[in-house]
Amino acid sequence: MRADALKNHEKIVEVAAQVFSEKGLDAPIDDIATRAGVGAGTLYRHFPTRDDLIDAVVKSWMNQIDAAADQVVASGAPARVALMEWFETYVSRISRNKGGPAKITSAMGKSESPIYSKCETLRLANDRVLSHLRERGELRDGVDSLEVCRLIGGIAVVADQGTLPSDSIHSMLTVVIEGLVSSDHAVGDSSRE
Amino acid sequence: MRADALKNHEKIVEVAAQVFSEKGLDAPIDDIATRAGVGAGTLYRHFPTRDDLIDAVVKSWMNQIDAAADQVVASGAPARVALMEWFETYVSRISRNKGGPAKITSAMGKSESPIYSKCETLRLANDRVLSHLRERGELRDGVDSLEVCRLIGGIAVVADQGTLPSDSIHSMLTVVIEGLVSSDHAVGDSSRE
DNA sequence: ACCTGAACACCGTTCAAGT
DNA sequence: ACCTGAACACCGTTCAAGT
Repeated sequence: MRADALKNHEKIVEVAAQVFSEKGLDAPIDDIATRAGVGAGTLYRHFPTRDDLIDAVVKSWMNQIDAAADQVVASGAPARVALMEWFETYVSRISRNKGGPAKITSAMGKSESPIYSKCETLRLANDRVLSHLRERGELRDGVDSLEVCRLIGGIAVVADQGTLPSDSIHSMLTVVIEGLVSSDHAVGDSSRE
Repeated sequence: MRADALKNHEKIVEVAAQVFSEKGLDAPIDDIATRAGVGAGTLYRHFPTRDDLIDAVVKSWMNQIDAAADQVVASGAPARVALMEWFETYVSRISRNKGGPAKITSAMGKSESPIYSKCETLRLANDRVLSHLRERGELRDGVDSLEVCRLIGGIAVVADQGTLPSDSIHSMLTVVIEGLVSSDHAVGDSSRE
């Protein structure tokens, strides 16, 4: 790749990250091209579809996701606490840009999507958390990791369109978590309070 | 209202229902105008925003929603069965047109939306089902009707974008339902099998 | 080999001119 | 009073012409 092409490529990704965070993932492509100082054709050469560009921008978040999942597993926290922490991280990461939850969740499990590998990273991180809890017998049987991603993604999508009361996400996550933990642990141990 | 205006109004709604079901709620407005045999300006006069048009089209579904909720309540079925039946109806109704789940769920609780009254109908129907189960002590405390609508709406949104395996919705609903039923009833009564 | 930007297409929305 | 449809705006995408 020629030096100017490489420079353009990097500049476009840098500017796209900025524009996406200001205007959301549906921001006009031309805004990005203009602010990156390149012609529209150049942007399309480097990133034929919007998803290719999103894929490049999203790349840097994924280490954080992995770290968060591993940390939750390492903490050894009980299922409810661990899941709430993990799911809140999950929601906040994919909601970093407006339109993110819808984009990411709709690409989940679609191997032909340009952002598929990022979705896989998410799904695998989620799988690690769930598997860990399942081994300890804290999870209901028949819980599928991909479905949990979609469920949490659905909550993030709803939260992303319009402003919800801030504790609303927490309440919805609570319902899902109660639905995930195994019934042996579900009955409130009143020794808590 | 003049006779020709009334006729146009009705024709537009009729054609819109057809076009929406073919191409989804994001179908080009002009397709509707053309097929209704009116100019674009006429359509905008009758329905200043897309949501006004959607509101008119959606109107006829709502009796079905009410009927379904009442029937579930009247059946006296146990919580899991009642909720699954109700939620499946809920999802299928709002998913009747592509883009429906997102439109409806994002308008939920926003009183300034042109389709607000339809969302209220949905929420109130949901509330009737939940209240009935709560009275019988089958529901966990602190469950808010609006949040449940958003949760189920989130599932419908995810299902609406891209084709999921057909039993995937059912699995996700199961998780939510397990999270909603009160723990007194949550422990598997093994007398079942 | 890569870049530019004018050109085209598509669609939402308005408004002057008609009846 | 209501309708028409040309006109404008906006944005995605392509491609002939440049370097």
